[in-house]
Amino acid sequence: MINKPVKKALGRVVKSTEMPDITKNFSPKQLAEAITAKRTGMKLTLVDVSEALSISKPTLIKIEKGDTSVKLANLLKVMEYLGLSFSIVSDDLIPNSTTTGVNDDEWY
Amino acid sequence: MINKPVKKALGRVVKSTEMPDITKNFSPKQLAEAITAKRTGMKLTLVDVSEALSISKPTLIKIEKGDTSVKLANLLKVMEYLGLSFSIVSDDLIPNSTTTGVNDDEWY
DNA sequence: CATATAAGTTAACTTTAGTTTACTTTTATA
DNA sequence: TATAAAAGTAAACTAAAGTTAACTTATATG
Repeated sequence: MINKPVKKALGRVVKSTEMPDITKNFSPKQLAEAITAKRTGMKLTLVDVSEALSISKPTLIKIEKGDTSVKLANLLKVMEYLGLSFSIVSDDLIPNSTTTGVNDDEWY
Repeated sequence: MINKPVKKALGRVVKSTEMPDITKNFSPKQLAEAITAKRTGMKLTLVDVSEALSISKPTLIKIEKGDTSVKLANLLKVMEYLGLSFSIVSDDLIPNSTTTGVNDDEWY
Protein backbone atom coordinates (compact mmCIF):
# COMPACT_ATOMS: atom_id res chain seq x y z
CA MET A 1 0.00 0.00 0.00
CA ILE A 2 1.20 3.47 -0.95
CA ASN A 3 0.98 6.33 1.54
CA LYS A 4 -0.95 9.40 0.57
CA PRO A 5 1.20 12.49 -0.03
CA VAL A 6 1.28 14.89 2.90
CA LYS A 7 1.97 18.58 2.63
CA LYS A 8 5.36 19.22 4.25
CA ALA A 9 5.83 21.63 7.14
CA LEU A 10 6.47 24.97 5.47
CA GLY A 11 8.44 27.18 3.16
CA ARG A 12 9.66 24.82 0.49
CA VAL A 13 10.17 26.30 -2.95
CA VAL A 14 8.37 24.39 -5.69
CA LYS A 15 7.52 25.94 -9.00
CA SER A 16 3.96 25.19 -10.07
CA THR A 17 3.36 24.14 -13.69
CA GLU A 18 0.15 24.69 -15.57
CA MET A 19 -2.20 21.75 -16.06
CA PRO A 20 -2.50 20.59 -19.68
CA ASP A 21 -5.90 20.22 -21.29
CA ILE A 22 -6.55 16.54 -20.63
CA THR A 23 -9.64 16.54 -22.82
CA LYS A 24 -7.31 16.51 -25.85
CA ASN A 25 -6.22 13.22 -27.43
CA PHE A 26 -3.81 11.26 -25.31
CA SER A 27 -0.07 11.58 -25.84
CA PRO A 28 2.88 10.61 -23.64
CA LYS A 29 3.92 14.26 -23.62
CA GLN A 30 0.53 15.35 -22.35
CA LEU A 31 0.62 12.66 -19.67
CA ALA A 32 4.06 13.85 -18.61
CA GLU A 33 2.81 17.41 -18.35
CA ALA A 34 -0.19 16.32 -16.29
CA ILE A 35 2.10 14.47 -13.89
CA THR A 36 4.43 17.43 -13.46
CA ALA A 37 1.49 19.78 -13.04
CA LYS A 38 -0.11 17.56 -10.45
CA ARG A 39 3.12 17.06 -8.51
CA THR A 40 4.04 20.73 -8.43
CA GLY A 41 0.46 21.66 -7.63
CA MET A 42 0.69 19.42 -4.60
CA LYS A 43 3.96 21.13 -3.64
CA LEU A 44 5.97 17.95 -3.92
CA THR A 45 9.54 17.79 -5.15
CA LEU A 46 10.99 15.05 -7.30
CA VAL A 47 12.87 13.82 -4.24
CA ASP A 48 9.67 13.72 -2.20
CA VAL A 49 8.10 11.40 -4.74
CA SER A 50 11.34 9.54 -5.30
CA GLU A 51 11.66 8.68 -1.62
CA ALA A 52 7.97 7.92 -1.10
CA LEU A 53 7.85 5.45 -3.98
CA SER A 54 11.45 4.17 -4.00
CA ILE A 55 11.90 5.26 -7.57
CA SER A 56 15.11 7.03 -8.58
CA LYS A 57 15.14 10.67 -9.56
CA PRO A 58 16.50 10.00 -13.08
CA THR A 59 13.56 7.66 -13.69
CA LEU A 60 11.05 10.20 -12.43
CA ILE A 61 12.58 12.78 -14.72
CA LYS A 62 12.23 10.40 -17.66
CA ILE A 63 8.58 9.98 -16.77
CA GLU A 64 8.05 13.73 -16.54
CA LYS A 65 9.76 14.21 -19.90
CA GLY A 66 7.35 11.83 -21.61
CA ASP A 67 10.03 9.23 -22.26
CA THR A 68 8.15 6.01 -23.03
CA SER A 69 11.14 3.78 -22.29
CA VAL A 70 9.98 3.41 -18.70
CA LYS A 71 8.35 0.51 -16.91
CA LEU A 72 4.57 0.69 -16.86
CA ALA A 73 4.69 -0.28 -13.15
CA ASN A 74 6.73 2.83 -12.32
CA LEU A 75 4.44 5.13 -14.26
CA LEU A 76 1.36 3.69 -12.55
CA LYS A 77 2.92 4.02 -9.09
CA VAL A 78 3.57 7.70 -9.71
CA MET A 79 0.11 8.30 -11.13
CA GLU A 80 -1.63 6.57 -8.23
CA TYR A 81 0.45 8.51 -5.73
CA LEU A 82 -0.55 11.79 -7.33
CA GLY A 83 -4.21 10.91 -7.76
CA LEU A 84 -4.06 10.43 -11.51
CA SER A 85 -5.55 7.54 -13.43
CA PHE A 86 -6.45 6.38 -16.90
CA SER A 87 -9.65 5.55 -18.56
CA ILE A 88 -9.51 3.28 -21.55
CA VAL A 89 -10.81 4.61 -24.84
CA SER A 90 -11.70 2.48 -27.83
CA ASP A 91 -11.97 4.10 -31.26
CA ASP A 92 -15.27 2.35 -31.94
CA LEU A 93 -16.85 0.79 -28.92
CA ILE A 94 -20.32 -0.30 -27.96
CA PRO A 95 -19.63 -0.09 -24.22
CA ASN A 96 -20.83 -3.40 -22.73
CA SER A 97 -22.44 -6.00 -24.93
CA THR A 98 -23.99 -7.72 -21.90
CA THR A 99 -26.27 -4.71 -21.41
CA THR A 100 -27.65 -4.94 -24.92
CA GLY A 101 -27.56 -8.72 -24.96
CA VAL A 102 -26.84 -8.86 -28.68
CA ASN A 103 -24.00 -8.46 -31.14
CA ASP A 104 -21.42 -9.99 -28.83
CA ASP A 105 -18.90 -10.49 -31.59
CA GLU A 106 -19.13 -7.23 -33.50
CA TRP A 107 -18.52 -4.53 -30.92
CA TYR A 108 -15.22 -3.43 -32.35
CA MET B 1 4.48 4.76 -38.87
CA ILE B 2 2.44 1.70 -37.92
CA ASN B 3 0.34 -0.12 -40.53
CA LYS B 4 -3.35 -0.54 -39.86
CA PRO B 5 -4.41 -4.12 -39.14
CA VAL B 6 -5.94 -5.92 -42.12
CA LYS B 7 -8.30 -8.87 -41.91
CA LYS B 8 -6.48 -11.93 -43.23
CA ALA B 9 -7.80 -13.98 -46.17
CA LEU B 10 -10.04 -16.58 -44.53
CA GLY B 11 -10.58 -19.43 -42.17
CA ARG B 12 -8.25 -18.62 -39.32
CA VAL B 13 -9.34 -19.80 -35.89
CA VAL B 14 -9.38 -16.98 -33.36
CA LYS B 15 -11.38 -17.14 -30.18
CA SER B 16 -13.20 -13.90 -29.43
CA THR B 17 -13.12 -12.61 -25.87
CA GLU B 18 -15.76 -10.39 -24.32
CA MET B 19 -15.05 -6.70 -23.91
CA PRO B 20 -14.67 -5.60 -20.28
CA ASP B 21 -16.71 -2.70 -18.96
CA ILE B 22 -14.25 0.13 -19.54
CA THR B 23 -16.42 2.58 -17.62
CA LYS B 24 -15.16 0.93 -14.40
CA ASN B 25 -12.09 2.27 -12.61
CA PHE B 26 -8.86 1.60 -14.41
CA SER B 27 -6.74 -1.41 -13.56
CA PRO B 28 -3.92 -3.13 -15.44
CA LYS B 29 -6.04 -6.29 -15.52
CA GLN B 30 -8.94 -4.45 -17.14
CA LEU B 31 -6.61 -2.90 -19.69
CA ALA B 32 -5.21 -6.32 -20.48
CA GLU B 33 -8.71 -7.68 -21.00
CA ALA B 34 -9.62 -4.78 -23.27
CA ILE B 35 -6.54 -5.43 -25.38
CA THR B 36 -7.27 -9.14 -25.73
CA ALA B 37 -10.92 -8.44 -26.50
CA LYS B 38 -10.03 -5.89 -29.15
CA ARG B 39 -7.42 -8.11 -30.76
CA THR B 40 -9.63 -11.18 -30.90
CA GLY B 41 -12.58 -9.08 -32.04
CA MET B 42 -10.45 -7.96 -34.95
CA LYS B 43 -9.59 -11.61 -35.68
CA LEU B 44 -5.90 -11.07 -35.12
CA THR B 45 -3.60 -13.63 -33.56
CA LEU B 46 -0.75 -12.87 -31.19
CA VAL B 47 1.66 -13.67 -34.02
CA ASP B 48 -0.16 -11.25 -36.35
CA VAL B 49 0.41 -8.43 -33.86
CA SER B 50 3.84 -9.69 -32.96
CA GLU B 51 5.01 -9.53 -36.57
CA ALA B 52 3.27 -6.25 -37.38
CA LEU B 53 4.85 -4.45 -34.44
CA SER B 54 8.13 -6.36 -34.06
CA ILE B 55 7.29 -7.26 -30.51
CA SER B 56 7.90 -10.81 -29.32
CA LYS B 57 5.04 -13.11 -28.46
CA PRO B 58 6.13 -13.57 -24.81
CA THR B 59 6.02 -9.80 -24.36
CA LEU B 60 2.57 -9.57 -25.91
CA ILE B 61 1.38 -12.32 -23.59
CA LYS B 62 2.74 -10.39 -20.60
CA ILE B 63 0.80 -7.35 -21.78
CA GLU B 64 -2.39 -9.37 -22.19
CA LYS B 65 -1.94 -10.86 -18.72
CA GLY B 66 -1.80 -7.42 -17.13
CA ASP B 67 1.85 -7.75 -16.16
CA THR B 68 3.03 -4.21 -15.43
CA SER B 69 6.70 -5.08 -15.83
CA VAL B 70 6.56 -4.09 -19.48
CA LYS B 71 7.85 -1.04 -21.26
CA LEU B 72 5.29 1.72 -21.67
CA ALA B 73 6.42 2.09 -25.30
CA ASN B 74 5.43 -1.50 -26.10
CA LEU B 75 2.05 -1.18 -24.45
CA LEU B 76 1.32 2.03 -26.37
CA LYS B 77 2.36 0.49 -29.68
CA VAL B 78 -0.08 -2.36 -29.16
CA MET B 79 -2.89 -0.05 -28.08
CA GLU B 80 -2.43 2.26 -31.04
CA TYR B 81 -2.37 -0.67 -33.44
CA LEU B 82 -5.64 -1.97 -32.05
CA GLY B 83 -7.35 1.41 -31.90
CA LEU B 84 -7.21 1.78 -28.15
CA SER B 85 -6.11 4.85 -26.25
CA PHE B 86 -6.11 6.43 -22.82
CA SER B 87 -7.68 9.47 -21.41
CA ILE B 88 -6.10 10.96 -18.33
CA VAL B 89 -8.24 11.22 -15.22
CA SER B 90 -7.44 13.40 -12.24
CA ASP B 91 -9.14 12.70 -8.91
CA ASP B 92 -9.97 16.38 -8.47
CA LEU B 93 -9.47 18.51 -11.51
CA ILE B 94 -10.74 21.82 -12.74
CA PRO B 95 -10.01 21.02 -16.41
CA ASN B 96 -8.16 24.05 -17.80
CA SER B 97 -7.45 27.02 -15.59
CA THR B 98 -6.85 29.22 -18.65
CA THR B 99 -10.58 29.03 -19.45
CA THR B 100 -11.52 30.39 -16.04
CA GLY B 101 -8.53 32.70 -15.88
CA VAL B 102 -8.23 32.38 -12.11
CA ASN B 103 -7.00 30.09 -9.38
CA ASP B 104 -4.04 28.89 -11.42
CA ASP B 105 -2.35 27.37 -8.39
CA GLU B 106 -5.21 25.54 -6.70
CA TRP B 107 -6.73 23.30 -9.39
CA TYR B 108 -5.60 20.04 -7.79
C1' DC C 1 23.89 39.11 -5.09
C1' DA C 2 24.63 35.24 -1.93
C1' DT C 3 22.65 31.15 -0.47
C1' DA C 4 19.74 27.28 -0.26
C1' DT C 5 16.90 24.11 -2.54
C1' DA C 6 15.00 21.93 -6.63
C1' DA C 7 15.78 20.35 -11.22
C1' DG C 8 18.33 18.13 -14.38
C1' DT C 9 22.62 15.51 -16.22
C1' DT C 10 26.23 11.97 -16.49
C1' DA C 11 28.72 7.70 -16.10
C1' DA C 12 29.68 3.19 -14.13
C1' DC C 13 27.26 -0.46 -12.57
C1' DT C 14 23.26 -3.71 -11.50
C1' DT C 15 19.05 -5.50 -12.51
C1' DT C 16 15.60 -6.97 -15.39
C1' DA C 17 12.74 -6.67 -19.54
C1' DG C 18 12.82 -8.47 -24.08
C1' DT C 19 14.22 -11.85 -27.62
C1' DT C 20 14.85 -16.37 -29.66
C1' DT C 21 13.92 -21.03 -30.08
C1' DA C 22 11.79 -24.93 -28.94
C1' DC C 23 8.43 -27.16 -26.60
C1' DT C 24 3.59 -28.10 -24.32
C1' DT C 25 -1.21 -27.20 -23.95
C1' DT C 26 -5.57 -25.65 -25.53
C1' DT C 27 -9.15 -25.03 -28.85
C1' DA C 28 -11.84 -25.22 -32.88
C1' DT C 29 -13.42 -27.88 -36.76
C1' DA C 30 -13.04 -31.29 -40.78
C1' DT D 1 -11.27 -37.97 -32.83
C1' DA D 2 -7.36 -36.54 -35.47
C1' DT D 3 -5.18 -32.49 -36.83
C1' DA D 4 -3.89 -27.88 -37.45
C1' DA D 5 -3.49 -23.48 -35.65
C1' DA D 6 -3.39 -20.50 -31.59
C1' DA D 7 -2.07 -19.81 -26.97
C1' DG D 8 0.97 -20.24 -23.51
C1' DT D 9 5.54 -21.68 -21.14
C1' DA D 10 10.57 -22.16 -20.33
C1' DA D 11 15.43 -21.35 -20.55
C1' DA D 12 19.60 -19.19 -22.20
C1' DC D 13 21.00 -15.06 -23.87
C1' DT D 14 21.03 -9.90 -25.20
C1' DA D 15 19.68 -5.36 -24.72
C1' DA D 16 18.29 -1.81 -22.15
C1' DA D 17 15.95 0.24 -18.06
C1' DG D 18 16.93 1.47 -13.42
C1' DT D 19 20.08 2.75 -9.60
C1' DT D 20 23.68 5.29 -7.25
C1' DA D 21 26.48 9.10 -6.51
C1' DA D 22 28.45 13.06 -7.78
C1' DC D 23 28.03 16.93 -10.28
C1' DT D 24 25.97 21.22 -12.89
C1' DT D 25 22.31 24.36 -13.78
C1' DA D 26 18.24 26.89 -12.61
C1' DT D 27 15.37 29.40 -9.51
C1' DA D 28 13.41 31.35 -5.63
C1' DT D 29 14.05 34.55 -1.60
C1' DG D 30 16.83 36.60 2.35
